[in-house]
Amino acid sequence: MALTCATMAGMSSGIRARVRAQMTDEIKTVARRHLASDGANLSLRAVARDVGVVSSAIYRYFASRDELLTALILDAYNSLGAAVEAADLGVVEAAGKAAAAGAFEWDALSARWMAVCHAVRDWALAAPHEYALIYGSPVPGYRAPSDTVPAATRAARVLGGILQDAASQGRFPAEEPLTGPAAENFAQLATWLCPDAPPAAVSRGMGAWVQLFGTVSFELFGQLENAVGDKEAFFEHQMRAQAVYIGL
Amino acid sequence: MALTCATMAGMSSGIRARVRAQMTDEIKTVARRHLASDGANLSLRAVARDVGVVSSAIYRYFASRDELLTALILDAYNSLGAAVEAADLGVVEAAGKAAAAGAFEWDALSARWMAVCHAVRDWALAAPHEYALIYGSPVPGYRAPSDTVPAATRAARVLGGILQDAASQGRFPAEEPLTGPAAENFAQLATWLCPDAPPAAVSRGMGAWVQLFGTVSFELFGQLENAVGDKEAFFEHQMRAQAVYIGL
DNA sequence: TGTACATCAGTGAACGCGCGTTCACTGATGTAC
DNA sequence: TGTACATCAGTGAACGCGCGTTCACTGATGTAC
Repeated sequence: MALTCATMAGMSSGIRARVRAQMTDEIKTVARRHLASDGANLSLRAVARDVGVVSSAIYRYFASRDELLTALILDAYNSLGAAVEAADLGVVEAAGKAAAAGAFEWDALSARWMAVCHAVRDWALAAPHEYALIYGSPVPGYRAPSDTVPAATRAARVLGGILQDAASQGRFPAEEPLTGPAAENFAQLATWLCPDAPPAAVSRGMGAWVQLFGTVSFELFGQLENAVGDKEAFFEHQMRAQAVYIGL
Repeated sequence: MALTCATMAGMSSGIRARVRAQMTDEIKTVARRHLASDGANLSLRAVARDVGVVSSAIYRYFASRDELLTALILDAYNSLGAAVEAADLGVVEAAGKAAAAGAFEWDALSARWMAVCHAVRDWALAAPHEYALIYGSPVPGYRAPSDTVPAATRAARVLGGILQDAASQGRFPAEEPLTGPAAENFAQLATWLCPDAPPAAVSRGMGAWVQLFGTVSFELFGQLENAVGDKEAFFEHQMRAQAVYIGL
């Protein structure tokens, strides 16, 4: 009986919760649209207006403007993370099928890297203002709560997986040991992301990672405007070079 | 007489102009301070308040908020450009003196690259909000006028100079020719920045350039927060690797 | 050198607007017996 | 199944604030004869 009650309560509050979740989603969708015009200092009132609701009604869903912003940031990180994971997994599965079908082996590792690169860029081009929200200048006066960290690292963990697989396939043989104050840091990162990869490979991986996001940021933020014509080709070329640099 | 008159007029309007320039500078200085708290949507009224002047007085010096912003952006590009040029020149001169004194030759090219890297990072750490203004997310609703282009490219032209000198010292012998749609772009850039460097070297130079600014942005915008402890050491290590990658 | 005049920096009030957040409220919808 | 009750989404007014820009003005400072 107690169980039934709980279940019933769960179900009915589930109905309410679904409506609530829909409204929450609509607010976030509209807010995302407003990122384009207002950047990170979007206006709650303008969002409410577009949702078709009085401004104070938003406070039923988000305790403050900052909380809405946090939700958008979390969503952005997760959306990018999911896109990157899917791209990587796609190549892994395709490679598996090809191998099962007896096709000659192809270089899945650098294909995975390239897929990740294009996933990041495609996502950023499709949602430039969300990209700016998470990889652009910090919002003045806003400090992201620490629970954004897992979402923020999703994409990077995919690169970790690629490096780990590369290591276990023997791609980094006899790597010269790193020296200097940064070495320990790379070793630490390796234990988190790719335990079998040598610190030197992690160092190169991070360099490539930085270059990936640097290239996307340069493109999106207008820094390539008078220097690069075909940005897609430029990106492709640079990321291919990074695959070689990493040693994939 | 006509000459004297013109000279006098020039001198007297020079006096007024100097006072005017001082006030213009003070407004910009205060506005730069406000970038820290308000980001790119700084408030004219707040700036006026801090300058100790009524808000409408600002319009004697800048026709609008956007014009003030443009001035800050121009100053930032020029300030960074000057810092980078000075750092490069410092190494060039030191190398010249060392050679004249009969000291054994050292690798001025990679020293110049490292000096440029550190100049960029030091400048950015000293003026993080100005860095964000020019390399962060674009200000919503603001479009930089085209006369910022020369200032914006000052720093990059220093790298061009290093690549050019490297080329003329024979650092890029028998470079394999580039293929693909991006190749022509690199050749074009070479004619502008370093006519004797092969496109492949320009490609690597741009990769390093992107990584330089990507690393600084990651550090300043908080992306390294949970991954890198000693950011100075990380930067140094990565930029050294880029020197090798470029072929300096 | 002295005087009439033009220049122009800075004032203060006003226009018309938008903002985040609070609060007491209404009324519909689900809940419990 | 029917009824009394609790929940809670959404309202509308208000608070206190800040903003960019305009305009007619005052008064000091340089200019020209």
